[in-house]
Amino acid sequence: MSAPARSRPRSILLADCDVYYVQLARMADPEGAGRARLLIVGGSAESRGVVCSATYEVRKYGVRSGMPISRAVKLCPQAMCVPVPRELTTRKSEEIVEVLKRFAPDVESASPDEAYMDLTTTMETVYRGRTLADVAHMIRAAVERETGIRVSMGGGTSKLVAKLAVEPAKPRDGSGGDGVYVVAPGEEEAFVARLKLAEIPGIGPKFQEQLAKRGWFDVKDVVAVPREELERALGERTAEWLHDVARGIDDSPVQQREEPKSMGCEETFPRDIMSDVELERELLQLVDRVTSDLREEGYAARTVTVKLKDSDFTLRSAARTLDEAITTHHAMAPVAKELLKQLRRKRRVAARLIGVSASHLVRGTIEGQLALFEDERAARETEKQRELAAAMDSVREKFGRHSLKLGMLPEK
DNA sequence: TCTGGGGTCCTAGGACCC
DNA sequence: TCTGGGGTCCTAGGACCC
Repeated sequence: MSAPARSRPRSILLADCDVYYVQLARMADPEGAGRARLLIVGGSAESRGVVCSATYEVRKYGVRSGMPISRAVKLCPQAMCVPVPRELTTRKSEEIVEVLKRFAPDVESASPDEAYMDLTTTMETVYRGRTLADVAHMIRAAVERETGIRVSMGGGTSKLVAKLAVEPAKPRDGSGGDGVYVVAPGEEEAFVARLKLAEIPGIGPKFQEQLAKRGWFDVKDVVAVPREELERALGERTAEWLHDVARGIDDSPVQQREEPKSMGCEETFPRDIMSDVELERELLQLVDRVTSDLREEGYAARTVTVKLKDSDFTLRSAARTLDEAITTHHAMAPVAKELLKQLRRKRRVAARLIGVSASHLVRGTIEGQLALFEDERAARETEKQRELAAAMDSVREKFGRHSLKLGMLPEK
């Protein structure tokens, strides 16, 4: 089905930043976070947030990323807690990708702290005669020298193997990693066979549970299962995928992410909110942020989604797709308000989180659309509103994001 | 111990069109 | 008169990743 003509093995690297947010927090505040051996990044000790990253010293106390901060500080009360430096995150990630692009034509930024590179052709031309590990060391040194960020490099013939190779690459005390680990062509299956299923990307908690019910915990358990049995247990698609990854097979290409699919903002309140008025106020601030992000990145959106997380953690969402893509607060606000009302009509309990997201993104704004229905016309952006929004953007650019607040502006 | 915020991708059902 | 299937778009929910 898959597997086109057997082609030459690829040379893939994954550059993965070591405790990225710890490195960033230290960079942002060298005197404070920079000096704290015991450091937790994610939010203040009182916040309702979770640990985004923590130093290895803090991890010795049992602190893990994803853990509520409130719990983490109980495990390690001496630790310093700082928020994620968001702006620095984006800036540094872009800097890193720029360095990587000098070494490989194809760079795929998979997350702020990870990027894949396909060096297949480069290894046969520019780096002819050198090993992939050797080249990885060179790239790693360049990234640290030019951005100040330490990365580890996993390498292999696929993204899957490169990703799995990053773990042993990490230079942690006692692990023996020197920052680079490359799985040689032909060694993929043996390398993957040592792992637990939970270590495979894509096998999360729910899937693990499903597999454990059949007594499958390790990769080798699945390798031993006949394909037909996998299909009966998991369905065709999932079975094929699992069959392949358990043997270290992954054909997915390294692809530059061209365009984002959605842009959104969400907020967990310090305390749950019951009041519709308050919820709407929070909603409109998020709409303001999302629309200004859209304009900043040069996108317009056709679909607006509002989501609520109720106090009992039930997550609900409502969406509406418009005929015309929009970019302004003026156009998005009435749609978002209506969606919120819809959600509140269905279930009126205190809310813990509210979120707004824009999807169905198109580049720029669409001018001169076809005739619209009356109610669509009301939501339609006028040129004047776009100008106003652009004016707001430039004020914010000069004086900062919070220099203009909603309510300071006329609606029309 | 009380569970973030930014995303991507997948599924399933219904509407609608041909 | 009744039966049908495929394709696309939309919505809601959920798993997963870092």
